[in-house]
Amino acid sequence: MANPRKILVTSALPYANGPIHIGHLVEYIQTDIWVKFQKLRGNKCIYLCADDTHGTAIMMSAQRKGCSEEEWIAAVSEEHQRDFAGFGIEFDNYGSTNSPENYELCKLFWQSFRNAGLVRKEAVTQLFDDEKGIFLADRFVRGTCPKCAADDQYGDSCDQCGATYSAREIINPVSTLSDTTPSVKTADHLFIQIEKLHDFLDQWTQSGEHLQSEIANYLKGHFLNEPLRDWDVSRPEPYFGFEIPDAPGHFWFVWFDAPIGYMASTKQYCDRTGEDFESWWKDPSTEIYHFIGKDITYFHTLFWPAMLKVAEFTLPKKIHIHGFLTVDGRKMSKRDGTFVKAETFLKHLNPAALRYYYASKLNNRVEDLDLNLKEFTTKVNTDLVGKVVNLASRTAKFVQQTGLSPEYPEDGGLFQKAAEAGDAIAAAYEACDFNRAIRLIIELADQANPYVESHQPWNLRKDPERQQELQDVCTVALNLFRQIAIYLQPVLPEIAEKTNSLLGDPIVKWEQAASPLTGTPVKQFEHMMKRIEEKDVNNMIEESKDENETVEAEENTTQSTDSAQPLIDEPLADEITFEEFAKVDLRVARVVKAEHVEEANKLLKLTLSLGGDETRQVFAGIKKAYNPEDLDGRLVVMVANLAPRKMRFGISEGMITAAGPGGEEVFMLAIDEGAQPGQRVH
RNA sequence: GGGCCUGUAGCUCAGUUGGUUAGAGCAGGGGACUCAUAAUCCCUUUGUCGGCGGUUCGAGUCCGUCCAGGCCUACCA
Repeated sequence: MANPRKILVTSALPYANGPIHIGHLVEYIQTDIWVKFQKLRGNKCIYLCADDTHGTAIMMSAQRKGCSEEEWIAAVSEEHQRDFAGFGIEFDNYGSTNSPENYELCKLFWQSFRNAGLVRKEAVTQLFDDEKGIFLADRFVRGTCPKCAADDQYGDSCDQCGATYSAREIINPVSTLSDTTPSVKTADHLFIQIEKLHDFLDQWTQSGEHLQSEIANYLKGHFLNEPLRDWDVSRPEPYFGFEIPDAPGHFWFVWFDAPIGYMASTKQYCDRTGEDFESWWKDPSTEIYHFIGKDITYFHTLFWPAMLKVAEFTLPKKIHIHGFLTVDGRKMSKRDGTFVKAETFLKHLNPAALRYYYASKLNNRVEDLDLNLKEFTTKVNTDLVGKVVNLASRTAKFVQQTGLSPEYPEDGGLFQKAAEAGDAIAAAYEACDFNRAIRLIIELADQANPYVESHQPWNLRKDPERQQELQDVCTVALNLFRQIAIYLQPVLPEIAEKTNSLLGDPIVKWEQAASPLTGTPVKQFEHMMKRIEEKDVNNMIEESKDENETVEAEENTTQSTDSAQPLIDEPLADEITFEEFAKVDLRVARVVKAEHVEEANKLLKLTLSLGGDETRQVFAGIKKAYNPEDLDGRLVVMVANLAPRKMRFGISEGMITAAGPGGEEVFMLAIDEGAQPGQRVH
């Protein structure tokens, strides 16, 4: 390789608040494969990561556990690193955002912002948990939506009506940390006036070089089409994080110091290896790549480039964004047992299988990746065990005595063809189109197996006259196998390692796939990979279900068999008097007409009869849970004296009563046989 | 409503800058082999390439439009 590139790669920093699961692993496996590929190509490439350790959630976890934050994050970090190592993910440095290196770099960034005159102070009024003594981020507040009166909504937005608001507007707010009613308090916050970098961000995000096109379009349409709001980067004490040196009592918000953690981890790497930090972050010829998930897009595509720009560091060459993991077409779910922890996976299955499966599915787009468990099993067994490893296992023992032929035999151009495929495979890896790379590689195995088949080494073996031929056939097969092992090394380093043990020639360079191995001994063949058994997959899912039940049981303080979750999600409301209750006029009503509303996602239009000629038109958010035809004639319980409300599709004259979180899980109140429309519910 | 993406065989997908009769893997059916982890190899069925319209000598590929699905965003109890 003429000019090795210098490449710095990161994955998002996992939050130090929970275990690594198979959803996280999409990103770390994707990044690790890309890094291993770059290293195999002979580039100077380092892979950095760290635990993201600051913020309120960490404080709460430590408190619940009864230990200090430092103890908590140390334990989590150890677990994270153990899990990553279990999947063959190799970092050149794994740090922590709670490190002295990170603090120093934060100060440096901060000073740059100060010098550039971008910091502004403003008083912010927030809810405050008196019992815990802390300000409450929106998601730690629940209460009644000020727009639609839905109960038990988060402090920033309503699940039911989608309205967004500040936690201060929410009705009957409750702190989820202490279940107490928060008070209102004002504190100064520090903001970065990111709008002053608008032109730069326009140009950087839209250049077509750094972001996938769909991401560039998204930013253009949602953020860059209007002035950027100032970014609130401080939190008043108490807050687990770094105190801002020139603003005592104020701490940097976790999202300020988290990406800087990439650099702090680099710093640790450099201190350990004696390399020059600036050659990684200040040298424009160094390529910086960030791999992240779509959930943290704007922190990395707006704030982070802005920070680097102001502090005069090298901007990322590419921010590579991937989608989420689904299992069997659905979101990972604790109840279904598809929320599989890395640790649990390793108890039942080979990590190489997951690396291979993810690789075979990953492409360059911001698409969700589906782990189909049936396909997972057949793909790994058919491709890897049946086709790839089989090449070695069916031929190696015939040349155990003789080793490989001294000269590479005639093979009909198979080796040459596979060597030439190297460029296309490399291009696919480089572009993060691993799906394509795998397809190209498996094609090679599909060509190699018929070769063995047609040359029948098992028959040659019986004929003393044809021993040379036998050696030649196996030499070809093992070389074709080795090419595949080299191409797959970024995905399956263990297979490459075992190939090395078998053939005695370590795989260290991509170019090795271009020249055959000859005249070397062949060791006894040992299994390289076990088939996946369906029962192992099932056991893993079952154990994940059990884990979840255990967790629920721990959280469940009552003896009842019903989950305590609903009450946790929505604590009991304040006591009211009978008179207050009596204000709500609940009536039995009959659905006389139920119809779809064009263009409404959640609403059905109901005409309710209260008996006689009294009818009410009500829009109810139950479209996803009920078919209109199933409702006709049914008795429901409605709030009959609710003030009419104008909605986009007409006036709603009341509400029907139902329980459940919304969406498909809405359960209407039914009333026993005999009730008459118009009767009041007491 | 707005933005983005997707729609090709039962399933997962490939189809390069438009160019002959549209492909692969898996699954299904038939056969062969027995070296190999019940692995492998050969043969084989299936497609209005989401619909319609257009550009072109020629469209799975380009343009328009509609339909369906997904993600995001907004509105809506």
